Amino acid sequence: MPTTTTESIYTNLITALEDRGLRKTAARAAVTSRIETTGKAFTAEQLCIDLPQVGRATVYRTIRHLVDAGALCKLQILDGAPMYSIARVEHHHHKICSRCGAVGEFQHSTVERVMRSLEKEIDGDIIGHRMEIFITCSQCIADSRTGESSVG
Amino acid sequence: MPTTTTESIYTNLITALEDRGLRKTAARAAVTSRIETTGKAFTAEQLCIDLPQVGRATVYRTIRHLVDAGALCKLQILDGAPMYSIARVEHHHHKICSRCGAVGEFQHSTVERVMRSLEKEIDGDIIGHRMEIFITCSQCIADSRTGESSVG
DNA sequence: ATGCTAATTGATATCAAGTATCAATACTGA
DNA sequence: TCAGTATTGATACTTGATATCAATTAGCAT
Repeated sequence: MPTTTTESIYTNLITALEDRGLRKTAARAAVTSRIETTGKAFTAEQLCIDLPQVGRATVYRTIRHLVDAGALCKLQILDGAPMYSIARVEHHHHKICSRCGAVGEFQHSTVERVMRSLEKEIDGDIIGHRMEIFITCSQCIADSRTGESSVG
Repeated sequence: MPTTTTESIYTNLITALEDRGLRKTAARAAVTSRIETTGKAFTAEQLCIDLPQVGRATVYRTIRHLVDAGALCKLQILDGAPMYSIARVEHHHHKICSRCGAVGEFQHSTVERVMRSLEKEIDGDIIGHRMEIFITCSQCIADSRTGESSVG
């Protein structure tokens, strides 16, 4: 489960796995460590490339465990493979730079309030919601002014 | 482009294609007609099965044209193939029954207002957003009470 | 109506993402 | 140590979707 602690991302991810009764192994350590050092959102395929010493199946399995544990968010950014970002806080939404792909989190109480008011209008029971905002991040705005690119 | 007219869905879809300079062909008529009669959200694969006389490539291509034209919405409902729903109004969000998969649209002015207020907090320029709410629709609630299922 | 030409089609091959299989290996607890 | 279970990873497979390209067709000009 996502927590906001002073622990390292690595420790949180490993703990998330152990809490599910999974062993701490070299492969899982490599995957979680890489997720920490990458820092930003990533695709499963990217992790496989970054960790040639870990089998594809294991990379995918570990990601799945982490998503199931709530330690990673799976993000479908239309077209292409889903991206995964570290879940830092319990409930949040994502802001995605459509230029460089950077993914950030945000929380906004009004969104939650909107959900409650929608409850009256919607025909059925609301069981969850998801929201993404697409942005051009300040870095990309700056880069476009100087003609650079920081994608990657 | 999505419009709220008294025209049939079929006519709107065909018009959307023609507006892009695409020809009206038997294959495209079959695809759009099927989308109309299906009525609800569908997957590309489902359309292929429903229309064995139309080639897979053509089904996928026609869907892509319709999405590009804004006549269909592509919905990533985590895991599995994307679903497509008919875009009836300009800007809207989706409500998805996680029991039966029915997809509906809704508009809510507060969501748009939230976006404007977020604009100040977010580091960068907001260029769009997406919101989905997951529900159990009233039909499924009713069915679960009588032990039935209306999936399909 | 006829023919021209570019758009379209669809069988097929291919690609890409992800999962299933399963023998080999690594832990863990007694 | 040993038995038993969890884990790994090479490989094959599945699924969703796109690329190729020869054959066909729509729409236009005449």
